[in-house]
Amino acid sequence: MTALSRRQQNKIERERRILEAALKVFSEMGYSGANMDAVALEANLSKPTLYQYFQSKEALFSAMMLGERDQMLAVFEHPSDRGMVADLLEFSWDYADTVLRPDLLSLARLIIGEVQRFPEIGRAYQEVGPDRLLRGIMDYLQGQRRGGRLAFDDAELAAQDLWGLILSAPRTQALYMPDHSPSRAEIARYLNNGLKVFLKAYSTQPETDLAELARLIGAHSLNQVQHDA
Amino acid sequence: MTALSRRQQNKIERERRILEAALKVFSEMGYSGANMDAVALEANLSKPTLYQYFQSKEALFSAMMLGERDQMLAVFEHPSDRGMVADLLEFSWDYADTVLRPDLLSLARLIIGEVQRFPEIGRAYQEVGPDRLLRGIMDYLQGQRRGGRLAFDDAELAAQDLWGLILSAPRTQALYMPDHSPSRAEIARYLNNGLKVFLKAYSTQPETDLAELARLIGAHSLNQVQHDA
DNA sequence: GGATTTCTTTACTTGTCAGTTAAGTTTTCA
DNA sequence: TGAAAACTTAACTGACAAGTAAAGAAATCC
Repeated sequence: MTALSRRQQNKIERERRILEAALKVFSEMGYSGANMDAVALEANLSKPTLYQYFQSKEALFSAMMLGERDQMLAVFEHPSDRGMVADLLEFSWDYADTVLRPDLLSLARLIIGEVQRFPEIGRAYQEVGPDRLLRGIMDYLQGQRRGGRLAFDDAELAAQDLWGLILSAPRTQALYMPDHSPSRAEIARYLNNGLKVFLKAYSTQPETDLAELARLIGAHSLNQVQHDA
Repeated sequence: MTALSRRQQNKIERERRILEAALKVFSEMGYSGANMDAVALEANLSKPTLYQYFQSKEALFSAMMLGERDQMLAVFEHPSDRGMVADLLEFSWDYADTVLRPDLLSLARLIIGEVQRFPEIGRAYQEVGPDRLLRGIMDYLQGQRRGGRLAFDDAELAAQDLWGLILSAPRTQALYMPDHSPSRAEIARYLNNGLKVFLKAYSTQPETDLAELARLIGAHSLNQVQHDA
């Protein structure tokens, strides 16, 4: 079963640990603020060993960033078919839970802060982060349009509207205030309101869908209370 | 008239130049990446002189950031009364032109990138940037609600929706991709669509207002063509 | 115009950090 | 078990950057 020798396994495991450490250190300190000793310490190995795995600070940074990017590709397989409103509510929460995760927020801050010195990285993340996410939303919305439940001309704009309505506010706030991340209740407030506005503007049966949304929100918050109790 | 001596004038002028230089250098390089020699060079003075004005790199950074923040307080006195739709369109463009200005985007990137090491600054900007902007929008929207032209329960959410609809997409993109800033046409696409959705969801006379919006957009784009020609 | 303040130049100290070297220790594999 | 590979320790180099010191040059004020 183990096609890999112990040595190769160690190598892989060490590289993983280095990249993990690099993410942590770079996220906290920024590229210039971070130092390789801190990365080595965090990864529990010595600096010379670190340099056997990556030839330079910049190489480590790039490898780490591209690795993280590739991990993002895996996220967001879309569920569906419990009805449009339920679907929208469900993946609104999925998006919120991902996009507001502290580690991903740190990474986003790092990218934004370094993008002027590493423009490729900005582009790379635009592609797999926002663009990919948008593509997913678009696909879903277009499906609903074909089914006659939504009406719009431009799917890209509709998807961006949905995103902007549900997550722009809490995410912007979270980016600027790392210590004060929004509570579940605050997120719920944004999501519920955002979906309401979206359905009002885009649904072919706004009344029905808004009622359904209200019902689901009620159920969900009951759920929450039960959970919390 | 000159209550200030030449010396005092020079001092003030120099300080202004230092802060300006600091903004440029820190924006481009980040806090850790920037160095004081570069600031001195950019401000056309020597490093010892620089240190007579600010005791340390960190002091300079803070002073610069807080100074920039105070300048933002001046922006955004709200015009109005050419009709709600015209008003909304006008200050959408005002917001866009401000928020997408390259220097302010650089500053935003700097804040976001350094917020984990300077949390006070994140909070300070949240207050005068997003929060103040939001307050302005809220005031306007509440006025229109009193006048019976808009309907909503929560003014804060309504204001955030407007913001999210018109500017979240181009701004996020601009943050991630400094070299590829959106064209006027792209901005127009976001603004026009965003306002359309906003009016659909919040106007008490959606049809009338949407027609008015369409009319204004047509007029505006004609204007643009004339301007460009 | 001469004294005073302020700025400049140049050079320095001190600390930090990327990246390296060399000698010794541990792990792995055969 | 013994040789080879990989890792560790510890010290080092070279560069760069924060901050300072001292002596001279220039602007400013009276």
